[in-house]
Amino acid sequence: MDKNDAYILERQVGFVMRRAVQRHIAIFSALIPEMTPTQFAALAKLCELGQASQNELGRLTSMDVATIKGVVDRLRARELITSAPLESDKRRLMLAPTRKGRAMYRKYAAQAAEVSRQTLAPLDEGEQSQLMQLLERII
Amino acid sequence: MDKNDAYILERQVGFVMRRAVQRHIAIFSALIPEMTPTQFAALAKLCELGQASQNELGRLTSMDVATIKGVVDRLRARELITSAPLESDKRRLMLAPTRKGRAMYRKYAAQAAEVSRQTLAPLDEGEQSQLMQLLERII
DNA sequence: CATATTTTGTTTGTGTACAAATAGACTGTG
DNA sequence: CACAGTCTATTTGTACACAAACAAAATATG
Repeated sequence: MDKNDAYILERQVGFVMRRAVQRHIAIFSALIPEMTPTQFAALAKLCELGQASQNELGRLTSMDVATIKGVVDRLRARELITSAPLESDKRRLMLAPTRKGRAMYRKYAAQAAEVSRQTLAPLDEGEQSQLMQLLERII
Repeated sequence: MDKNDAYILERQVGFVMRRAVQRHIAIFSALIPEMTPTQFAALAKLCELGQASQNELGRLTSMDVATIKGVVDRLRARELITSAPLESDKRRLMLAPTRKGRAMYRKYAAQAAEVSRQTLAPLDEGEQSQLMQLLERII
């Protein structure tokens, strides 16, 4: 095997992305200790939509059914969202943010944007949008 | 709040990186169903080093102490690595790959490189190294 | 209308990931 | 030597993340 073909862990995308995500999560929990990035994502999307079924919210936040269930359970336990079966389709569990949930979202929306800024801070503006565009293309 | 200042989940680095990692993991488990990216990372690094303490391996693979313990436990349960307390420093747990572990690493090293290729496939070569460099700078 | 398929949600099991508390072993300094 | 501080590892608790199996409700198709 040629040297250039050697498997070097540190040069694999997966490894580098895992580390970048770790740093991002550390920044997030420093700025927003009250909830996790995942919980904030679900709450933010639900506030944006006004309401959504659990399944729908999962799809829109890229969480699978088991994951979104856990996240919703925790948000509901903290009274940030409510859930109720839909009359017209009894399979569906309609979710909506509570007043407290909306307040929480408003309280941290600016902080959440700041998390993104700090995560990207080592790059200049052009590099930042370059990175975002490249990442979006490998999704 | 101005429209341009609105918090748009889909445009946050954290969200985009989470999705990119999801896709990467899906590719990995399609090409290497026998183990997880994390397990492979630990095994690969241990094969590269020949031996290492559990703590050391954790640092080099960016896993915290609790995480590396779990990964090591599972690799050992599958007889891919061995562990033994070090004589000269009884706190340390020295790890080494087994013959089976080395064979597993050799078997999948090329596939693991292929995982990276497929993950980056939507980008041309220049874009690929650009992305890698940008990611490395936000670690 | 009846049945097949799809959609939505739950449950269980496995595997990261991190924080915090605990404990044992080593090192350095007084 | 003693003791403080550091290093290594374990344990516990919480939280994502996905696969697979299950159940119930809705929809499509013959």
